[in-house]
Amino acid sequence: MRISELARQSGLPVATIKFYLREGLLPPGAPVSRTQAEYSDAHLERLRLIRALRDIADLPVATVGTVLAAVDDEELPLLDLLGVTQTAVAGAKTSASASEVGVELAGQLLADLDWTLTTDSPLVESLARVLDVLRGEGEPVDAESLRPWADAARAVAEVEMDHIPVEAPRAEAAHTVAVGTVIYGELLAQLRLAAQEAVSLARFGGEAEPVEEPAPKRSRRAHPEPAPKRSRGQQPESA
Amino acid sequence: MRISELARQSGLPVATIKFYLREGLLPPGAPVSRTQAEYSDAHLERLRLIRALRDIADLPVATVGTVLAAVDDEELPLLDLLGVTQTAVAGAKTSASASEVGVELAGQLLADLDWTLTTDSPLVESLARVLDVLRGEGEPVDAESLRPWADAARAVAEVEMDHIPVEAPRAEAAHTVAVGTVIYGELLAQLRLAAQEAVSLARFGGEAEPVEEPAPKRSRRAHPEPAPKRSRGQQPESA
DNA sequence: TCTCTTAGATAGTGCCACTGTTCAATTTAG
DNA sequence: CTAAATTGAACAGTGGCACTATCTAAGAGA
Repeated sequence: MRISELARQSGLPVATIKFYLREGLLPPGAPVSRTQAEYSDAHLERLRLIRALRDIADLPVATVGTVLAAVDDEELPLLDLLGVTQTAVAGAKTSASASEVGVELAGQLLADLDWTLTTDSPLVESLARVLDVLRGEGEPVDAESLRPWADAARAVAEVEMDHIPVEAPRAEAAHTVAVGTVIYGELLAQLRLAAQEAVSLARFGGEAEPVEEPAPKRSRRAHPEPAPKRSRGQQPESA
Repeated sequence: MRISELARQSGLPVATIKFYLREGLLPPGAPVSRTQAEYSDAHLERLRLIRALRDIADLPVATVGTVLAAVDDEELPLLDLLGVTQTAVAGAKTSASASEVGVELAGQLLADLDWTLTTDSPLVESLARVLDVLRGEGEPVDAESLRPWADAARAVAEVEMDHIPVEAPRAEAAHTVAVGTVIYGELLAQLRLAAQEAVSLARFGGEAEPVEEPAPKRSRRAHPEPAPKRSRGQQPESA
């Protein structure tokens, strides 16, 4: 197919596809003439992968390039690909850096959990940043307190690792690893929010105003606004 | 304290604090004279909250404003605050919208899980988007397949709901709800990545090259690069 | 032949979160 | 009392990023 067809099927503007080509995210099509190239279903696949990494994981275009390069590198063990992807995802919103104490605590936490990771893993830094914020809020950051989250994380991680088609052709397995790291993370995040709502509703809102109530005037629980674009001037005075 | 002191203690530039004041994220200080205002520790707290929402959840400034307004609204039940915060977090990277089939499947999933949420919850849409991507990848999206993630999500949600200091002054509880929704989500995400690494290492890398090996030439497992800023021109040729 | 599409190169746009600049009114150190 | 520094307010400017638009020459297709 030609580029316009590729654009149609992928739902992306031609200009955007050209942009990805320029940035090296999408391999060039097979040139048919000097002004024409043939694109395949593989390109369509690739575009879906790019959009997943951009839309869901919100990775910068440059970082998507890094992940894709790892996916394409036939030499690279899947384990390393996982590492690259994790690094990309974890460091996506890297701006501030973690404190030394935070790094210390992160190491301690991982040790207490008996989670061995490679010594230079950037994940420690990301985790440390989170612990820094938690400490700032006065929340405990020891293994015992955080056990529920650790257990949940571990449980899904086990399932996800089982889920990798290690016997399949590398290209397919690589695709799964890259997408899976991102998309199942988002799934977990969304399910967590949904569960919060379900739990809180069952616990606090369920008795007073169930769904079958006729007129629960005081709209207890009813997402006030879908986060409008601007809404200045509503602050209190504070002390 | 005056603004420069507030800047010093918070670690933020004065210009940024002024920006937040303008945007209504930070309440004005108590004016001492026409060119001077007094800021309190509450302002410091508020700045930390703002940074948590910006840095960790990556919420747009306008959305942070929405959440803060909800936090400050003494009338608003905590349950609604939770909803506002969830909406903000879930819809942060909203761009594409979910398919109808996706929404359908999301509803089915929640029903199968016995998770009752408010009918108009925007979470359904967010969840549907994730399911759309999963389906696009050929992954199953039924309750049975996704049970592990749902169980994990539910488990942490229960703990988190228990964690809200419902008896404490509303201001404090509100703060906890807003921050907690965001920060424990990030914690879970990071722990998941760490667990993935730990599991994969134990499973595939552990036997061959343990840490005590002297010279494991082929640097199996060693985060290739920390995602450099640019790296064009490494694509394959594909078909 | 005449019109349409394409590849490739370059420049421009729009959004967003700051950041810097200017000004007048103090405050403060000496 | 005076000079230097600080502040709040208004507003323009900046930088990063992901596209998006324009232009040109070269085929493709009817």
